[in-house]
Order: sequence, then C-alpha cells, then structure tokens
Amino acid sequence: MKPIFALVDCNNFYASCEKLFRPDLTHVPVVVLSNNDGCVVARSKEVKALGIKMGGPVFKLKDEIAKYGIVCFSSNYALYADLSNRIMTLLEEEAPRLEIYSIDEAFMDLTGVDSVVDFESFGRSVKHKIDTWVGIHVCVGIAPSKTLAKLANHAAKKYKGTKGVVDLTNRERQRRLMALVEVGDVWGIGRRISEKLIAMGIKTALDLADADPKSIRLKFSVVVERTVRELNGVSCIGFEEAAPTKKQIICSRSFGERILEKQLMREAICKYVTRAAEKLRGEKRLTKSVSVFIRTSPFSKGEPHYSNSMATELPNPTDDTRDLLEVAEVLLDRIWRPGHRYAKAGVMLMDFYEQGTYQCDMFRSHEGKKKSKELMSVVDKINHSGLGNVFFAAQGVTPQWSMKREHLSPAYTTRWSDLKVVR
DNA sequence: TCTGGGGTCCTAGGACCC
DNA sequence: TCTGGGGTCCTAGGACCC
Repeated sequence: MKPIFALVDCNNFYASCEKLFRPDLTHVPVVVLSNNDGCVVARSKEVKALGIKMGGPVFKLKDEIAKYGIVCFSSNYALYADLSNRIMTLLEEEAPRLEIYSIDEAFMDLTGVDSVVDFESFGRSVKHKIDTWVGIHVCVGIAPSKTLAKLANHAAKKYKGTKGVVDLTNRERQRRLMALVEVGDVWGIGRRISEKLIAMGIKTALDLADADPKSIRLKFSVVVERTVRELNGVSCIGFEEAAPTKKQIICSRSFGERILEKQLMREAICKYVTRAAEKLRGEKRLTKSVSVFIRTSPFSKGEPHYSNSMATELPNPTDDTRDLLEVAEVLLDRIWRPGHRYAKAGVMLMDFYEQGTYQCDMFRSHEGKKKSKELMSVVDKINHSGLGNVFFAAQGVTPQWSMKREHLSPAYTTRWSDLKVVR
C-alpha cells in the first residue's frame, strides 16, 4: 500500500507557549529570544505581519520593539518542552504510528486510514483536539511523501480558507499548489541550492518537480534528487518511529560576558562537560572521544580573532563525568591563549559505544566500574528529582559567565511556586 | 555594548594499501 | 623512457534542518 503522511506542526510554537499563560498578550506582538537574549528565534503572527525577520540580532530591532510595543521573552525551554510533551502524547493516541520530528512538529503514518475516515476529516479532528485540549494551535498537511506533507502544511498555514488542514493526496491539487510555491520554500532546499536552481531557471516547486532527477543529481547531490522524486509523490524518506540514537553530543554556549581569565573558562568547560555527560548517560551510551573548542566573537572588529579546538581519544569508553572532566581540562590547557576576549566555548562527545559491548583493559577493576556507575546514577537521580543540585566543584559555584536571560517567563508548568493563579 | 544551539548527511580529496 | 588501477578509511567542509 502506498504510504500516506500527515505533518502536524504548531503555529509560532515558542511565541504561542508564552501567550498561553498571558491572555493579556493575546493580540500583542511577541518575540522569543535565543540564549543570551541575542537573536529573535520565534515570532507571533502579529510580529510576522510587521515584516520582522527571523534570526535578526535584537539590538538592531530596538526601534521596532519600542515603536510597535513588541513584548520580548527569553527562551524558556522547560516550558516549551513540557507543552510539547503534552501535544505529542495526545498525537500518539490519534495515529497508529508517530515520528516526533522536532519540538513542535511530528509526522503521523496515515497509511490505510482512509478506509475508515477521509483524510481531511481525520486532520480536522486531530487539529481540534490539540487546539482545545492544550490551547496551542496546529496545522495539518497530508500527502504521499514527507516533502509533500511539508508543502501541504505550508499551505494550511498560509491560506486562511483551508482552516488549518490540507489534504494533498490528489495529484492535480499537488501541481496547482507547487506552481505557487517558491523553490526555496521546499523542504531540503536551502539558500545556497535555491540560488543555484533559480539561476538555472527553476523557480517554483513545480519547476523542480518537473526537472530531470538524473541531471539534478549530477549538478547537486542524491539529496536533491530525492527531493525531486518526493515532490512527484514517490516516498523516499521513510517513517522513523524510534528516535535514532545520537552520533554526537554537543554542549556549547555563548557567554553573557566575555571571558578573559582561564579559571573562568575552566569552570564553563567543566559545566558543559557535566551536561554532555548527563545527556550521554540519558542515551545509555559510552564515549571514547572528547573535543573542546573556544573562540572569540567572529563579529567583533578591531581585535584579534582566535578559534581553536582539540580532540582526544580516551583509553576506554566511559560515561563517568570525572573521566571526561580530566581530559577536557588537559585539552583546554593546550588550546588556551591568554589575552583574548572569549565569546563562546563548547564540548563535543563522539564515537559512541553501547554499554557493556566494549572490551575493557585489564587495569581497570570491575569493582571500580561498578562504583562509577552507582555514583553517576545517584548524581543524576538527585538532579532530576527537583530536590537539589549536586555538581563537581570544578564548574564553580556562582558563575559570572552564565548566559543572559533578562525576560524569562515563570516556569508555569514545572514549578509549584510558579503555578498560574486564577482569581 | 549587544549576533543561538544542536544536530544530520553528503562529498571531495588525501593517505595508504595491494 | 616508461609512471596503473582499484579499494578503504578518514577528515574537513558544505549544505541542510529546526
């Protein structure tokens, strides 16, 4: 049977989450900022209507923010993740199979569903449920490939008449829509490739669908060839129900203030190592490779730039924070150059092994490994319980370098004291 | 003064081997 | 003077996504 996909995508997700608990902001333009309150990462529909672009640095938007009374929020990932979980849980009840694609969108496998109910009615009932049970509005696009489902969702968002649901299983309808969509709006076609396509005279999604897949492959890559086939209703990107295991883990941050002292940088690196190790244990994996990078701001003029990274192999795969801290500090010693104003640093883990599959060397006792496992699981348990926070002293107690979050909303859904009160 | 963070996949080219 | 062919592995860089 030919597969059918639905893409459910939340409207202006982060901005909608912030508005959910602030009815006074219902029709007010709202933006959500990146870490350090640096760039705009989400916009409410009022802000989009003002023509304000995604990703722009906030300091360049100061005039517009004042002029239109735009309300700014620092990103509050605990809130967004919690609302995302509620939505995904409801979606799981609706479809036999669900692929959670990102924090605010998921693919549903609707293959065969039309023997029970037509696709559009199905989409409408899903939308109604999320809209009313969670209060976050979603759009639904339905089509025989993921790329077309993305396109259908794009149309559901753009055209009011669709009321948020588009069934794009009909070929004629697919072609009519594709003729209206710019090639750069197709999933998988970014800025670089769309520039090249336009120069070749391929301007719309339909032009791309009608291009010869073989010659597209020669000029670009198999990835773009796949997109051409997907636009023609041939599903090349399959359904992935289980989240694939991670191949690398990165923890990096820009600093709230520039770092000049090595001791402060050491604290930051230790903090990132600790977080990365927690994620690694969450993935139930061991790592054999650690890398550390530090850099000055690429934007600052009139000061020397410095950027460096270094990686190392561990003798044995590990998930013990202490092992990782030890090598990370050595790496930092080797790349640290005094006299720079550092803006960002990070830690990357890669080369993962499943727990229990690696042949360990004979110098590390079995007893030692067991102790390490127990210690790490106690640390993780305490930190997840909300009862307290234990950490390694190396990361510092009161970091001066932590990020700026001057417009943070309360933890409405994850902290008792921040619960919304209705009077 | 102030420009995010975390991922994946593909390709080309070099090193090395027989 | 003549200077192959085929394969693998690794890495860096580019491109994309949310």
